[in-house]
Amino acid sequence: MPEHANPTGAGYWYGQSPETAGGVDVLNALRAYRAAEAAMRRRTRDSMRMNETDLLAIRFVMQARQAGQSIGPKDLSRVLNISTASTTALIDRLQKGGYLTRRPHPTDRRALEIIPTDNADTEVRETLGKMHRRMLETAESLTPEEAGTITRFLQEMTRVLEDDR
Amino acid sequence: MPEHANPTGAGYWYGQSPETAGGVDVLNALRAYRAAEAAMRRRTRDSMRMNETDLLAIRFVMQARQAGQSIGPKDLSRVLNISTASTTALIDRLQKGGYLTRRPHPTDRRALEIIPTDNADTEVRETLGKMHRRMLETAESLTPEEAGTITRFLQEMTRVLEDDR
DNA sequence: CGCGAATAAGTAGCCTGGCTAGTATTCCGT
DNA sequence: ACGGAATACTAGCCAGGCTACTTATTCGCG
Repeated sequence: MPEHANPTGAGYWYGQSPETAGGVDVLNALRAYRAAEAAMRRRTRDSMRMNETDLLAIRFVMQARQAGQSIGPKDLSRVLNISTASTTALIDRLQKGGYLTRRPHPTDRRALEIIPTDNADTEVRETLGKMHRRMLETAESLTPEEAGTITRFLQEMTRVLEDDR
Repeated sequence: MPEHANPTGAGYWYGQSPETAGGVDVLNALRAYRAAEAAMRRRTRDSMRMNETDLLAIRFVMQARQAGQSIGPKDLSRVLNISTASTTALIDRLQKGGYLTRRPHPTDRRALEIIPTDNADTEVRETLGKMHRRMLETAESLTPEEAGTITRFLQEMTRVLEDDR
């Protein structure tokens, strides 16, 4: 989402990568990152013809699969925080779209296993793989001190966000 | 959204605020921040009985107001990237909720001005004010070098996200 | 054991917040 | 001064949530 209208007017009179910066610059950068991420998610959604929940779902299923865990609708329901009814509909959509298949749970005959198709795997990999790789490269290229600074800052911001619950 | 299932298994065997860290830690921190922010937005939405778009809208209107700009439905439509029809409905909701009022545009008789109510102002201020203040304090407490490091990192991540459009 | 409560998935029908198409009014450039 | 563009709105559609309920199966305990 846009989020223009620079609130303070404390603009960038320097180049792209200042050696030093103020608090306002940090918050601006954080906001820009947030906006870019939201936009990226939207593009991914659009390119895969999916909504946000579906995308989260397929990613979760794939991650679990890769970790050797088998999951079912109830897990999706819990993780995505949607009702079991909505989960049924979600799985219908993803199945119709060819992203995953239902199969009976091996021991519990009430339950299902949800498994991603190869198609889903390659599609997600193509869409997100390069970007993830580049993000990891960027993060790995930091010195340990820089990584520590950034990690601590983000943890502190997270704490602030979680604090006034 | 959750986003558990630690993908790499590269866990935190150290404390809350490591002096140094690796790239994976940075990405984990970034993801945690993202999740915390999403949760915060949801709480705000819930407490104000609003959906995401409505919240973005009221914030935009208030910011514009504070910057001395008058805005109308078409501006909201453009900024929020929704149709003018949806914008009409959105304004109806916000007006009914007592967050803003319509008034005729002073010169263009086709147009409206959207102005936030005092109520909206105080409510948003109460809900977000303290948190914003603490985020700014956190950011301001960084040394210029630290701020530079973080800003550059976030800019680089933003560039990566925007790059494969 | 054996039966009642709990759990998994699904169905039916509702509500919210988007959308497109079309309308009335007003503005503005030629 | 008039025809096309712009602004707000109405009407009606659709997607993706929800609750309430149903069916099948499993679990737990007396």
